[in-house]
Amino acid sequence: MTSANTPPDDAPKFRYTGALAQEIERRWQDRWEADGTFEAPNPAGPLAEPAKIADRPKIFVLDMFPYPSGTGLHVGHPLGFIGTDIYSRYKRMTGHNVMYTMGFDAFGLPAEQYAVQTGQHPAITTNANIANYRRQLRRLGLSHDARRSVSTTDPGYYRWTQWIFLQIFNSWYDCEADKARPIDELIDEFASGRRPTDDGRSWNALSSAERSTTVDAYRLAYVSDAPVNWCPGLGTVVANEEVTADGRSDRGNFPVFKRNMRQWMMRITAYADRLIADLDLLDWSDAIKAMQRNWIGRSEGATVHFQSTAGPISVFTTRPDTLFGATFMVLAPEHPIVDSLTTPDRKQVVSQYRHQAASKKDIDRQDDTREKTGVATGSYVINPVNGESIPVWIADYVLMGYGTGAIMAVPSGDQRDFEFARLYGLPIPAIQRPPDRELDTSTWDGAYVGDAPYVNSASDSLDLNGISGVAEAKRLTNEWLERNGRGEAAVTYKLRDWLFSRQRYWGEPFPVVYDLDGNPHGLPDELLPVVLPETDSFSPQTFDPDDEFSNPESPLDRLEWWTNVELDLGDGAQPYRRDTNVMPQWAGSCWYELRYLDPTNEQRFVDPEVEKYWMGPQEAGHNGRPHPGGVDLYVGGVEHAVLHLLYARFWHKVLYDLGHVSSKEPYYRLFNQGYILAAAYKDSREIYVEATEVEERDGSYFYNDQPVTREWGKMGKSIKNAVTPDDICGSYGADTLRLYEMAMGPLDASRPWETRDVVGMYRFLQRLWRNIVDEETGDLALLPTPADIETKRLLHRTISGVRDDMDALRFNTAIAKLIELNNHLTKLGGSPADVAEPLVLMVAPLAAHVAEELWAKLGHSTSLAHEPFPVADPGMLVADTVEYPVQVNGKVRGHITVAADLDVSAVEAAALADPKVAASLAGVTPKKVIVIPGRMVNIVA
RNA sequence: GCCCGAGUGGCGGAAUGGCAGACGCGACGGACUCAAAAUCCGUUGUCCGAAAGGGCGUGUGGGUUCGAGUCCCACCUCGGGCACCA
Repeated sequence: MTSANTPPDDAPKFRYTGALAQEIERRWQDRWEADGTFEAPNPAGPLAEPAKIADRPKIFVLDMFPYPSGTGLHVGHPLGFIGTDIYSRYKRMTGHNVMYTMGFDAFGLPAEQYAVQTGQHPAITTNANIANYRRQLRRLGLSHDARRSVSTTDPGYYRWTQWIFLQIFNSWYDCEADKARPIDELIDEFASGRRPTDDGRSWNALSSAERSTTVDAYRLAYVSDAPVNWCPGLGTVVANEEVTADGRSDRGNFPVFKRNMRQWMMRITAYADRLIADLDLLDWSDAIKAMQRNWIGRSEGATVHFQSTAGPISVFTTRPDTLFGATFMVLAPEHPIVDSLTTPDRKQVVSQYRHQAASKKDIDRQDDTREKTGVATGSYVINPVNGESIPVWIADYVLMGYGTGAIMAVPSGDQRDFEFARLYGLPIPAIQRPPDRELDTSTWDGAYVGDAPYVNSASDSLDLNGISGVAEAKRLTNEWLERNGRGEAAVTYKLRDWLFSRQRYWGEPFPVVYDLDGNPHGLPDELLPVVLPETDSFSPQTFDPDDEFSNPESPLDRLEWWTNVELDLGDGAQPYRRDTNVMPQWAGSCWYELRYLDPTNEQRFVDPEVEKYWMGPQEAGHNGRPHPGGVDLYVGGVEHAVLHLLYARFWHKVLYDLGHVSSKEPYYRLFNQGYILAAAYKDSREIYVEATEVEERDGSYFYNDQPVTREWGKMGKSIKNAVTPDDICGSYGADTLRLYEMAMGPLDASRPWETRDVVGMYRFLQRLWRNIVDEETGDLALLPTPADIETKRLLHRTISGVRDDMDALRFNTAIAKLIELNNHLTKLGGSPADVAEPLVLMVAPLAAHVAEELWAKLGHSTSLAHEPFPVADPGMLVADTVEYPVQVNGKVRGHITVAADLDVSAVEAAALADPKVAASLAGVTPKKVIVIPGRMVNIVA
């Protein structure tokens, strides 16, 4: 196949072709590496160069690091990387000390699955994949400080992942101080009697097993026997965040079942309020903030206690003010009190309903008819506010996993309760008088939610009637509940604690052993890292995806030589059994930005001085708002909105509470780049065909002359539409690829890849080259005369605009401005010397290799990576004369060119005097003339 | 249903409330070539017109304004997220 840009045999020898571009690129990549051009100095430690730091503001630019997959990069992957590279290069040229590197998030399922298929150890394939990624990223010319690169799978890295786990394990959440504290301080509180034990006995009276049980209940990382998401198809448990809306695994799309199992949990719920509140500190999009708030799902309301024959039943409600309208109670079918509540005559129907609810699988749950179902238990509870006896039902629209698994049903004020009441003929008393509605609810077609005066809402001791504000009514009801011991204000969250263990092989082992009684013990620092044991059997036990009652079996369980150890943890050598779970893939990505700062430190996960320099609070952020510290710019895909970004914030906050880091948040400014989409084609059998071999004819698409259908999707091997950066670099060079990806559109928008469009940026670079270099000789060839005033003005306008665009990450419009300037030079027949230098410097962040080459041709012997970025001369941004468009009634009818400093009345006179304007006025006397100085004139006739 | 975001030429996209369509692709015409490719030059929103020029144009309908792609209200469509969450 002939490449689209194949030059003729007799082409000029030094034309900027794909071949020449690649030669230039290789040469400069080697030189940057040899010179350590992009190495960023630290204030302390092995990478310290204090002299280089003085007077240079720091900036930390971070990409979400990739999982190094076996198929390598396609052109969609580096979109964000190119953006951060351009920004980093620009910031270096504006005098910043830039932290910019790349690591690899290399634990996880695909490497393990590949290992199972091929018998190769995942470490081998992972290292090969990382090497391939490094090669591909280097070829793009990314200006990483290679010394700082890390892989989460390196024992020197995960030693500290394990250390942080132990910090969390050895902490508890002090609700009064609202922060995590070391577990030893909790033990002190128990020992000194300041904090009572659960059953009130003194600390000394407890056995050591009782003590550890007491303390373990407070730990931020704890073993729990609670409902978890068991995924037989993966052979492991997964976190709530990894379960999709239809009850399947995020990875593999296997069914997931709720089962009680003993697993590691992290008490992220303790941080729920701070994870919400501190979003206000962050420069993130409202969309991502909304997703996090939504996921945490904070609801304010009240817990209300109802009396039943089987004891008190608590419900959570966000509308305590509607308590007078509660005419029945609904329990989740799984609610433990159901058995003792059910009356003998209802036993059969209740048990039948519960069985039916339990067997409901995701397919039934997806059923969109969603008709309410439920059965009565036969029992009644007392509504505390008015003493009325109301029936208790069970229904699957009430979920055991939220609130208390029980609700008070207020049919007039809640649509679900309304539907349920209508279906089963339960009373629907109005408790508010909505505008435009009858008080008789039989005329309603749905519940009423809003501010309206309360009616039928009074007892001897609480009267809401006549109040029209929900907030006020809530407040009064909450007060009444608390005064009478019938309830209290309460907050619930959708967020659950984080299920943290996985029954897989390719992950971080837990630095934990169990004693003979089964109590967990964190290992001391000197026993870290707990290295993932070698084996040739890393296959986890997986099961029939629908086999709900299978049991997890970790690969590490099989390694008896590894699991059984004898250790002295303080009271003599004892036998212990190692924890055989591994951590989830999210663990390594919860703190990697910190390790970049000090990658080789063996004493600490990061040196405090180094951490403070790069991550500490700043005087002002990029937009002038306060900067609470953290990464200055974090670029990545939106798919991590509630997984990585929530977990990493949580870990960072624990580290902050314990004094290990100086910023409250890890990522100050977040920018979500879009995706590159690509056309994929399916034949008549619905099988994907190779996209590169599809031909377009008159808007239809053909593969081997057979018609195929087109769709747009994320690029990928599975839908046969991947284009690799290696292909594009091979045809045009990396600089063209970088420009094309940035010129396609704004960085945060998704856009379709069109290989045929790439040539536009290639032509731009070719023209740029030709304006400065003689294509025949390769020598510098500038115009002999300095730039005229028009060219100078354009240059300075371009400088000013490009700076603004670079600061705002608008690389697409920066490129457009540079092309405009270059097109102007083309018309001049080449570049004057005083334009070539600033132009090359402006191109440098975007197309770094060709800019370096041109810079060298312009006579410079050093890299331009740290050259000052051009600064616009303000005097060149204003012209002597200005052209005004003249509108008549809002339509442009003519143009006038006048002196820039002409006063308003003179501009008005000039406009009215313009022949075209006069013609379109046709003798009508203007009612009003608006002159916007320097902008335009509008004549109202 | 709720919460975000977006609708602009044939395509990707540009426009501090101030000349809509920058820049790129494609298309068309031309140069070079035996020819093609590559490269270069020119034209390119749409309709009427030979041209000059004019009409119409940023999803739809209203509004604010001297002036609206941009602000406000209502609606339509598409994309993303959440969803019997009490």
